[in-house]
Amino acid sequence: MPELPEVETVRRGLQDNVVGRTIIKVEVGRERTVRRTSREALIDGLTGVQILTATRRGKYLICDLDSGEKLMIHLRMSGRLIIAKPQAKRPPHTHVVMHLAKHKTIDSELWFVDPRTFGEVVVFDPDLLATQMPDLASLGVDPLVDNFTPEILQELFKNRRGNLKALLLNQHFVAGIGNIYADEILHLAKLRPDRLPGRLNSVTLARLHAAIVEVLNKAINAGGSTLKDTQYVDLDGQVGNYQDEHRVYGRAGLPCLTCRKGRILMTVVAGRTTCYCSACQT
DNA sequence: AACTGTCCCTGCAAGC
DNA sequence: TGCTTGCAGGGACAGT
Repeated sequence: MPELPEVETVRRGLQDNVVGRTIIKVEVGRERTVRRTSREALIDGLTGVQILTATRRGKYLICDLDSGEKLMIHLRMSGRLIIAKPQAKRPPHTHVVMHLAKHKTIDSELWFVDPRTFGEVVVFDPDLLATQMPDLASLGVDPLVDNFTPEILQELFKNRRGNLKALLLNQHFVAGIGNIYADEILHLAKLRPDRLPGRLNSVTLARLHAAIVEVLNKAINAGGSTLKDTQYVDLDGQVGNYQDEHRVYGRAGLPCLTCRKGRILMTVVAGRTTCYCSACQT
C-alpha cells in the first residue's frame, strides 16, 4: 500500500512528468474520488491551470497551481497515478484523467486509478486549509521533509499512552508511516510493537529515530514496496523492490533473518496485522 | 483529551 | 470446479 516511500516515488514521477505542464481538460468518472468537494469543483479548479510544484507531506501529495490554489492527491489503499500517452487505453477504475500540455500541445495524460476508491483528488484554497483540509492541517512531522531529530521524537512520545505501533501509525505525530513500515521500523529498532512509548529512554528513542530514517530512505531508494494485492506502481508503471528486503512484514512463521534465533510472530496490535520477531524485538 | 473500534470498498485467495 | 467468505488497509468518525 502506498506509504511514505511509495508516495515519495510517485512525487518524483510527478516532478519529472507533470510539473510545468498545463492541464487542458479534466475528466472525472466516479464522484466518490472527488467527494471532498465535487466533480464540478475539481474540473473548474484544474482546467487551464499550470502545475508549478510537486511536494509531499506524509502520504499527501500537494501541487502548487498557478491559480494560487493547490491540488491534493491521496492514494490511500489502492490509488495509483499513471502517466500515459494521449488516447491510450485506460485500465478499469480510472476515476480522474488530466490532459496535460507542454507548449500548448497535449502530450500526455495523468490518470488517477483506484479500485477500492478510498483515495481522493481535491483542489483547495490554501487560505481555507484549516477548515477544508483539517487532516492535512493537523498532520504531524514528516521524517524526511521536516526537521526530525531524536529530541523531537522524544518530545512527541512524552507522556503518551497506548502502544508504540499505534503511535507510529498515528499521522498526527509522525506522518507517512503505515502498517508495513511500522513493522519494519520496529524490527530494525529491536522494539516490540506493544511497548509503551512514554517509558522509552533517550538511547532507545535515538535507536527508533535512526530506524525510522533508515527504513524509509532505503525503501525510497528501492522504489517502494509492491505487494500482490494492491500492485503499487510508480508513474511509469514500474513496480517497487523493497518488498524483497522486508524482514518481518509478510514473513509470519518464518525464521528471523536478523538474529536467526527467533521466529516471526503474527498478532494484532492497534487493530492491524502485526509481525515481529519473538527473540530480537524486546 | 486521548485512545480504540468500526466502516468504507474491491480484488484476491483460501476453504468448503 | 465454483461459489462464498474473509482479509487487506488509511483515515474519518463514533464510541469509550
